Amino acid sequence: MKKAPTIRDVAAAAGVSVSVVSRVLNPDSGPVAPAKREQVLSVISDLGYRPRAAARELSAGHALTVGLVVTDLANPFFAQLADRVVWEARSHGVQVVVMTTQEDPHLEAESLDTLLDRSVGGVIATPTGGNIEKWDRLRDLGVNVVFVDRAIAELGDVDVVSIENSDSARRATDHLIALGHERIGLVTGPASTSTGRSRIGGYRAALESASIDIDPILVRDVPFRGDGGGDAVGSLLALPEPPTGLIVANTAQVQSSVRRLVQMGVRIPDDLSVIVFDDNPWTELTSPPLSVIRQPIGMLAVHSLELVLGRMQGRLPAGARTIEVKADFVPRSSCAAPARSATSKSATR
Amino acid sequence: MKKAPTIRDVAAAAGVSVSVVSRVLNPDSGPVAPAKREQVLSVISDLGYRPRAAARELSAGHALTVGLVVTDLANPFFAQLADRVVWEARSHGVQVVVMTTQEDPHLEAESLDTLLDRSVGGVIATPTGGNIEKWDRLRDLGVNVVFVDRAIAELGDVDVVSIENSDSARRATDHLIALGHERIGLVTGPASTSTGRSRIGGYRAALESASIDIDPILVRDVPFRGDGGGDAVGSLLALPEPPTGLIVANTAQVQSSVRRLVQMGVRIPDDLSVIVFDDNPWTELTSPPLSVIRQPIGMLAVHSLELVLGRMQGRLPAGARTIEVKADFVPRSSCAAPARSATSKSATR
DNA sequence: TACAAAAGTGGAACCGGTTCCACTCCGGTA
DNA sequence: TACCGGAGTGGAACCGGTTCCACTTTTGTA
Repeated sequence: MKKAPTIRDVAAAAGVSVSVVSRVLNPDSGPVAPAKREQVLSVISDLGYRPRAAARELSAGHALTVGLVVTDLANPFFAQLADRVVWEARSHGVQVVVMTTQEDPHLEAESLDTLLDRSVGGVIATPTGGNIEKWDRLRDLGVNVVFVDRAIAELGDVDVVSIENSDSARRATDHLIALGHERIGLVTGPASTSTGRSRIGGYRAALESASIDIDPILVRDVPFRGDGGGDAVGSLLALPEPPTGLIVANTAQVQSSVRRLVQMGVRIPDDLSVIVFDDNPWTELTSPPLSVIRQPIGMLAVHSLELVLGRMQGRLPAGARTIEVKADFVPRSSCAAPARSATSKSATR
Repeated sequence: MKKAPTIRDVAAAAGVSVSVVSRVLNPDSGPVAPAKREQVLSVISDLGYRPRAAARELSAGHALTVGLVVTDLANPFFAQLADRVVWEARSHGVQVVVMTTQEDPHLEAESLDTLLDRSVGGVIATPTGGNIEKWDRLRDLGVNVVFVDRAIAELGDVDVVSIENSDSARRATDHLIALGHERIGLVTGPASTSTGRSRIGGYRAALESASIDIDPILVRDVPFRGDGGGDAVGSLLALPEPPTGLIVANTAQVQSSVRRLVQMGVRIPDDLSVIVFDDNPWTELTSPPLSVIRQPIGMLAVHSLELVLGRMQGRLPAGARTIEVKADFVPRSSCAAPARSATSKSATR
C-alpha cells in the first residue's frame, strides 16, 4: 500500500514552491510563468498526483458535493431522478451523496445533519414536510437547498423545481371527461404537500368547468409510504357508485394501486379507465399499456442541479425561484368511454 | 449566514483544551475526567457543535465514505441495490457517493479517480470489465474494493458478492425442461463477465444432464447497454426452429426483451414460456405475471457493505472472499408445457 | 534613463480536526 | 519517606490543500 504524492512532493520534484503548484492547479488564482507551468504539469503527470478533496474542502469551508435526499431509491421515479442528477453532476465535476428518508422526518433530520457535517455545497431534496427549523438552519449555514417535486408551504423562500401539477391533473381529468366519464376517482399524495394540493386543484377545476359535481368521497389523499394506494383503490371500487375513471396521481402509490386492480380482476379499460402519474419502465408492459402523465425527470434533474450549482457559485440573483416544467400526457390503451350503465357496475367487484 | 462552531470554540467555552474535547469525541483515544466529560458534552449540545468531516478525513487520511459504482440507477436492479446499500451504510454511520458508468470503461476510470480523490474507504462496484490496472492501483492505495453481481477474471484477489449464477440458471433451465421444453433460448450478459459465463454453464449443465443437445444458436450473450435483448429475442423467434422456452438472464435486458415480446404479440405462455432473471417491481404486473429468478438484493447489499466496512476497520483476515447467495425461483404464470408441434410454430411470427 | 506598474515567486499562516508527547498530579508500594 | 506508575491534561505538530503578503524581476511608459 503506497502513499499518494502530495502537493509538496510535486513542488519539490518540480523545483518550485507549493504556491506555484497550487496556482497551476487553480488557473485563476494567480500568475505562473508558462515554462514553470509546463514543468509542474509534467511532474504532476509523472507522479500521478491528484489533489485530495478533503484538504481542499477543509480550507474552502465547503465541498464540491451535493446531497440528494429522497424517499428511497426503490421507487423508479426517485431512482431515475437520482440517475439523472448523478449524471448531470458528473459533467460539472460534482459528486452526489445519496440519502434516503423513508418519509420519516427523523431520518430526514439525521440525513441533513450528516450532510451538514460533510459541508456539502447544496442539497436537492423531496422534503417530508417536517423539520422546518432544520431546513432553515441548513440554509443559515450557507447550504443551498432546492426542493424537487414538492414544496413546503412553511418555507417560502426556497427554490423549487416541479412539474405543473395542477395543469397535469387537469389534463388527465379532461381526458377522462372527454371520453364521457363523470365519476372520476383521484388517488393523490398527502394534502399537506403542495403537490397533493395542486393536483387536487387541477382535478377540481376540470370537473367544475365541465359542470360536473365534485364528490369528495372520490378523492383520496394517501401517504407516500405503505399500501395506501391499493387500499384506496379497493375502497373506491367498493362504493355504491364506484368511479368509472381513475387517476393515480401519487407516484409512490402507482405500483400498489395497479397491483390491487390486477388482483381484483378489474378489466381495464372496460370496467375502469386508468391514468397514472408518472411513466415507469413498466407502464407500457402491462396489459393494456397504461396512459400516463410523464414527468420529464431529466428536466427536473437538470434544473435542480442548475439551481444548486448556480447558487453555490454565487452566479444567481438572490430570491427564491420556482421552476415548473410541463409534463407530457402519454395516451396508451387504458382509457375508453365508460360502460353504458355506470351505476350498475358496482357488481363488478 | 452564520459560522458553525469549531472544536476550539467548544474548548474555550468549556474551559478545557482541544485535546480534551477531541478525547470526549473519540472515547477510546484517551482518558477524560468524568466531570469534564459532562462539562464538554453540555457545551457541545449548547453550541450545537458538530465536527467537520473534512477535517477528520484530512488527518485520518481516509473518509468514512464508500463509493458505489454501478451502470446506472434507471435499472431497477441497481436502483434497489443502491437503496439497500445506502440504507445499510446509514446504520453504520457511513455515507455513500454514487457514480454511474453507463458500462463505459472511460467513465468508470473517471469515477474511480474521483473516488480516490475523495479518499473513500471502500468501493462497491459492478465493474465494466476494463480498467484492470486502475482497480489494482486503487487497492494499492488502500481502497477496499468489493465487486457485486460480477467478477473480473483478471482480478483474482478481490472480494466478490453475487448470487449462485450457475445454480440459478440451472434451476430455471430445469424448470423448463421438466415442463417438456427442449429448445430453450438463453439471453445472457457478455461472455466476458463471470456472471455471463456461469449462467451459460448452469444452462448447459441442465441440458446435458437431461441429455438434450445444446444448440449454440439458442444462446445469445448481449451487452448490458442498448437494445440487444430485444434484438436477440427477435432473432431467436425468427429461427426456423424457434425456442419454446426462453430464459432472459441479463438483468439489464429484461425490459428490452419483454417489450419486444409484447410488441411482437407473442402469447405467453402459449407460444413461449418465459423466465427472467431478476424480480422487478413490475414482473407481477404484466400479463401473465412472469416467473422470475429473484436476486436477494438486500443480501447482496448487506454482504457487500459488511465486507467493505470489515476491511476498512481491519477486522477481516487477509485474502479475498467470495460470497454467493442463493437466488429464489419464483414461479408465476409465464411457463407452461410447450405446444404440441413445436417446430410448426415458426409461423407464429 | 528613471520609475511606476505588473508579473512571478516563495514563505507562512490557516482551515478543523487527531495524536504524540511532556508534564502534573494522584494513590499505592517498598 | 522515597519512588513508581497511571490518570488526566494541555501544547504543538501534523494532515494537504489555499491564500495572503512581501519580495524580486520584468515590462512599459514618460
